[in-house]
Amino acid sequence: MLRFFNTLTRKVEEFHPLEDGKVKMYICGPTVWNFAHIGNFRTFVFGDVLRRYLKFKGFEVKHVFNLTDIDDRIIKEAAAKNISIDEFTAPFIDAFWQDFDALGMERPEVTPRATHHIQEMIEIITALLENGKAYESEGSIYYRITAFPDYGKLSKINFSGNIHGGSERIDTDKYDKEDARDFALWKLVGEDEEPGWDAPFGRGRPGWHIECSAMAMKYLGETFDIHAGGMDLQFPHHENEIAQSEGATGKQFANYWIHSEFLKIDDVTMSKSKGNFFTFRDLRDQGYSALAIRYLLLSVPTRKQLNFTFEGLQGAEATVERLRNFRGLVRDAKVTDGSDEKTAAAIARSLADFEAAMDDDFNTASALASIHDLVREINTVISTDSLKGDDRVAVLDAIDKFDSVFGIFGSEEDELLDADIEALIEERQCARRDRDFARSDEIRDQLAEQGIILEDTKNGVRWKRK
RNA sequence: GGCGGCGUAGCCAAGUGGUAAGGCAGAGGUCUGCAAAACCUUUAUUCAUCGGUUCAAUUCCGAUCGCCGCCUCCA
Repeated sequence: MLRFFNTLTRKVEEFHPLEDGKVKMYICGPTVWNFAHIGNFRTFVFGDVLRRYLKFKGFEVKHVFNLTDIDDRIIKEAAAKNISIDEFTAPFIDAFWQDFDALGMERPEVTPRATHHIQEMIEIITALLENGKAYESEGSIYYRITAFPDYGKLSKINFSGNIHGGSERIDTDKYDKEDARDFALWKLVGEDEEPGWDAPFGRGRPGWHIECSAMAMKYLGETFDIHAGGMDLQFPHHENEIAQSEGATGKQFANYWIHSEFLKIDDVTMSKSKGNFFTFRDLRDQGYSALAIRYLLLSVPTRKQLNFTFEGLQGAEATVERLRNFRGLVRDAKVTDGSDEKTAAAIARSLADFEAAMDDDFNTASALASIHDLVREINTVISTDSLKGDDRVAVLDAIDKFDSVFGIFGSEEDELLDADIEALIEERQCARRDRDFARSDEIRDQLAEQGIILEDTKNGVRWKRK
């Protein structure tokens, strides 16, 4: 069984998808120009792990991922360059998918653009105007929060307690809203202002929140299974999505909400002003591998803040290398026929522990521990040359299962070495046999320069690519 | 001021009313021509602090200290 927190209730629940075996999930991505923030990538890596794990459990997944392509900056900069929004956002989006792929994430089924779904947004706003949950003020359309008593149920915002801190600032709001909490669904723009879209209620631009309601419901239906995103989106964005969607349809919007906590850097907030703001590419430029970054980001359960340190990233680098070596050692191990009872039991236990940890609200830290347990136990068996053939098959199968969810073992390296390199390795073996260690080390260094690492074992020489 | 989260070894951290998973780093050892990889041993009498409840608390309750997020605009 799959259990996880439903943040609407704060209780552990048994997960059940809406339809048999089909899970519908929606993730809010960032604005296109802001994706690079490494904290955002944590949200997406977890989205990827969630999606892969649902598949692991035998569910079919439909995943909709939104990269927001309209905000003040995009509008301003596109206008300054006199190009369309699509033209302006294209390079950002291309770069995003490059990083997305580099991190080993599976592409979502649907990746809609807000600016291509204006009509769907207009339809929801129209419905809200018709049923009294929206109103016009100075040409713009606002959501009437007093008409939605459930407002605040997701984020547990208690507005009565915000009298001092919140409302002073809200009072200075220049807009003529009925209630300080009301938010814009549609913002009026002039006839000559670009971009702008015509709607029955006037030419304008959509408010921030409406795009996710429109696209989620278009592709997943009025009620769907999982809605995820960064913790910063819980309020007001997701709260407002609920108000808009449920206000329009009268049906529950998302059944489960998952919010990823952000990172801390050396125990303090990450920010540009503190000079500790990192993007994925910054880290890659410093020589860290995508695999290690992925490992680090998913090594702490998504509901907890992860304290990012470079010591931790270096540790992840070493860990990922150990996992990669492990797969190679298992594959190359000398085996005898049959299966060992103790080894088979260890493999079964590891798989069971892994699944139990993931079932329990996606406890990735605990799930990783079950993988490390297996690595250590099997390495011990291999170090005494006592691995059995059937167990080797079972271990490789277990690795594939783990990796179908986490994607941290690295790619398979079945490629052949070219003849020159094979000849050099052979020459080195001869040199070693003749105890010509100077020549032997020379060849090893030479291969290392070409990215080939050699390891001498009692069963012969192993190689791997750097 | 309001709401919420967190504080576990040098670092990253899981976890539970019954006495501390896992990874990295460190130390010693095995193996090796050397290296690498791997293995073995070792590293918290203790879970921010102080009280309380309990036969028993790191785990529950309260207080204190510290850190993080949201409560305003933009997305």
